[in-house]
Amino acid sequence: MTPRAGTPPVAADRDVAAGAVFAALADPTRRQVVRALADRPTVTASALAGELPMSRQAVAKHLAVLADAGLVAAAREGRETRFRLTPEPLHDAVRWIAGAGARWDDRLARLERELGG
Amino acid sequence: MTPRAGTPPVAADRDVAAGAVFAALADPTRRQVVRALADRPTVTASALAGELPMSRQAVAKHLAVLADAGLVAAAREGRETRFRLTPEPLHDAVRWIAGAGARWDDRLARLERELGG
DNA sequence: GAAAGACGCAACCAAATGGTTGCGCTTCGT
DNA sequence: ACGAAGCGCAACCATTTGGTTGCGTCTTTC
Repeated sequence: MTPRAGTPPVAADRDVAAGAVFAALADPTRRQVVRALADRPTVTASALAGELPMSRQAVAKHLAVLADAGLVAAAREGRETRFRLTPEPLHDAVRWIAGAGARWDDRLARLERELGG
Repeated sequence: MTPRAGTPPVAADRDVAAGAVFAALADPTRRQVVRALADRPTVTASALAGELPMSRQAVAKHLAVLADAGLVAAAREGRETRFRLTPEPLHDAVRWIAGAGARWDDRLARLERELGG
């Protein structure tokens, strides 16, 4: 997947990770997908396309973007691939936000302290 | 600025607010601008353009996007306009993230509890 | 009062983005 | 064995986006 596997994460890494998360969540459809994925444990592209006003391929593209951001993992099962939420990268995003606003907002500063550097 | 001023914020409102924040922070240059703005109290577009490898107008566009997301406020002072960070919308973004990942991640669930619905 | 500094607006351009359709391959059910 | 379900890949299209340049306006300064 992503290069530099196993290498300790430095500031720049977390910025790009957070950036990928922000970019992934910038699209309303993608947020809807994440929301849908927050209810059921897994979902297929076709099932989602049934609920959303767009084609299966469009949904698949969105899921690919989410997967690239590390927010979603795909697992092939027979003839269908089930996607599940993998929310770890969300921490990078929250960290970034807390770090950015810490000097300007008490609550974010507290959040940053709790999350650690 | 944004319509519906004074009306109590509902779920959809916070989603669009969070969406604007995500979109604003999706661009690396914009994150750099926010970072720069996290150090000094205020900054001008020209000053930022001096440090970044791009024109003043490009920086001005980025600042406009950040302002639309409510992350930055502009104040004209004489012949220059100073921009300052207004981090309130960051809370909407954190809230959204916490709400999305709460069922999947204990730390995010705790965060959601602390932030309140 | 005129030059210089900082800004805003508009036009323009290349690349990325969100969507479509069409097609071919694997897998399941009968 | 064969049709249908489900998926992936690729081509294509319109719109958005991140950047540029050029120009006009308003302040400040000399």
